[in-house]
Amino acid sequence: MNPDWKEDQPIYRQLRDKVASAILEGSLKEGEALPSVRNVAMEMQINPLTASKAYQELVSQELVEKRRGLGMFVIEGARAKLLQGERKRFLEEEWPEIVARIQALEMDIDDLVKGTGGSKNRKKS
Amino acid sequence: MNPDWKEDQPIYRQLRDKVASAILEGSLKEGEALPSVRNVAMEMQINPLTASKAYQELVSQELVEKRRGLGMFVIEGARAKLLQGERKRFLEEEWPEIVARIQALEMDIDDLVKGTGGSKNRKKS
Amino acid sequence: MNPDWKEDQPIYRQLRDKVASAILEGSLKEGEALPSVRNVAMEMQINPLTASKAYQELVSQELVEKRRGLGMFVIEGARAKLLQGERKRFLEEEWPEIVARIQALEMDIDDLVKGTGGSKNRKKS
Amino acid sequence: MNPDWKEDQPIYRQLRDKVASAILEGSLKEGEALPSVRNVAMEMQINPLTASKAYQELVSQELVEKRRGLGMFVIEGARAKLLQGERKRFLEEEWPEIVARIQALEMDIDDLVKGTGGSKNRKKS
DNA sequence: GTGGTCTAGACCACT
DNA sequence: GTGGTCTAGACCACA
Repeated sequence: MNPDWKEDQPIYRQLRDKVASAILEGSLKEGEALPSVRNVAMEMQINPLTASKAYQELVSQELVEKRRGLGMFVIEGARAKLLQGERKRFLEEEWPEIVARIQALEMDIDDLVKGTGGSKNRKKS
Repeated sequence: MNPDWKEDQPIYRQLRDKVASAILEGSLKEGEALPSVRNVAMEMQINPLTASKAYQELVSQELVEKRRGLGMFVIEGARAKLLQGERKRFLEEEWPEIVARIQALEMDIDDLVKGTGGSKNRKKS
Repeated sequence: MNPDWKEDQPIYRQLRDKVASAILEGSLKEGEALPSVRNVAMEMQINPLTASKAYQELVSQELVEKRRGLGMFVIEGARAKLLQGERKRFLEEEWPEIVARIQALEMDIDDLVKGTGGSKNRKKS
Repeated sequence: MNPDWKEDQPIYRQLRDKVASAILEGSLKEGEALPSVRNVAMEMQINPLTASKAYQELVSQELVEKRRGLGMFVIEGARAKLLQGERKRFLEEEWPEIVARIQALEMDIDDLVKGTGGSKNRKKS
């Protein structure tokens, strides 16, 4: 549990995204407690303050709530919220850029998708 | 011309990419002069030093050359070079991440591609 | 009975103030027993220790007394005591701040009072 | 410039409110630069990080914007935004509590207002 | 010059 | 036990 942090992103943001991914995947379920700031800091070999900053962001995104003296908990409905918000962002901001980029590089989307593993996200069929 | 700069990238890099895109698209042709540092800085509402830094990066990428007393010019062969390098990077680094992201969001690549528009951007057809 | 606790005040203090208000309003009469720590903790969805701390504060304010084996009771004269102390604090500390705030927001006190409702809450009239 | 900080509020929040008040009063005008993090930290005798935290909150409230490498600036329209938001909060949250408190203390609002200095916020007339 | 990030360590209030 | 706040000091990227 010492995820070599990337250089181009602050650690607290990477940790935040890690937690968000865990919620999305379901490995962190709604209502469940996040690992304590101190614990996660120990595991990840970072300063508690840095870990705390990651958690704060999750609170302000309303994915996580603080229960005083008890810890941080995944909010009910967090997963749906994440899914919805990220999809929106992807469709409106990221996807158009991706398409533009593919066109600029004069590549063919269909070829890319075929090469990826076929339709409906299955790896093999 | 005040392209709201993104927060997660330094301005000079965004400007550099903007110029590279222009070369790729063909709106900046090989042999052609780049707008002067001063002009671009004015238009983009940025510090001339920032614009200069972007141009320097293009020089060190060997996409642009400085002709003393005349300005900066797109190198012959810049477009092909860009196309080759960027395609590689896209296929090896960006595309896999995009696919992973789409799967995490439980979306269907085929649907995305279909929704993107009937004009299939194939190089040849 | 899950009164969304405010973030800027510890729960035990909010509970203490809640009880004090009840005494002031008369819904908790002098000589009457407070609900047991355990009960109030259940109702309010808080830790019994937190409820206990609130009650302890009321004891040290001499608004409530503990009768061993029986529970906590509102002291005779508690209401008058509260009324006197709180009025003083309100006039000296709170009211000036309120007036300053209204002025800072460029609002008119008279309008506020008028809008508050026709039922003028005078003691005598 | 060593404002004895209150005990019951974190310093960074008090500093944030101080700046917000300055915007409201007009002593910090829209478009103007805030004093740098380092400067304000020196003046206020606090840690730069604490000052930074205060500024961050102002950014997330969209009262202040960061211009990279230049500093923090009051957003155009910040004052109106503050005025509107704070008025709303006051009317919906604070005022009802104040009225309830006055009634609980069996005092008369009109008397309070009269004692304060008359109508329309004038101190003397 | 600007703000941002991170660390190590202390202290506190709340539950 | 939990998270929050603050400090002192270092280093970095950006303009």
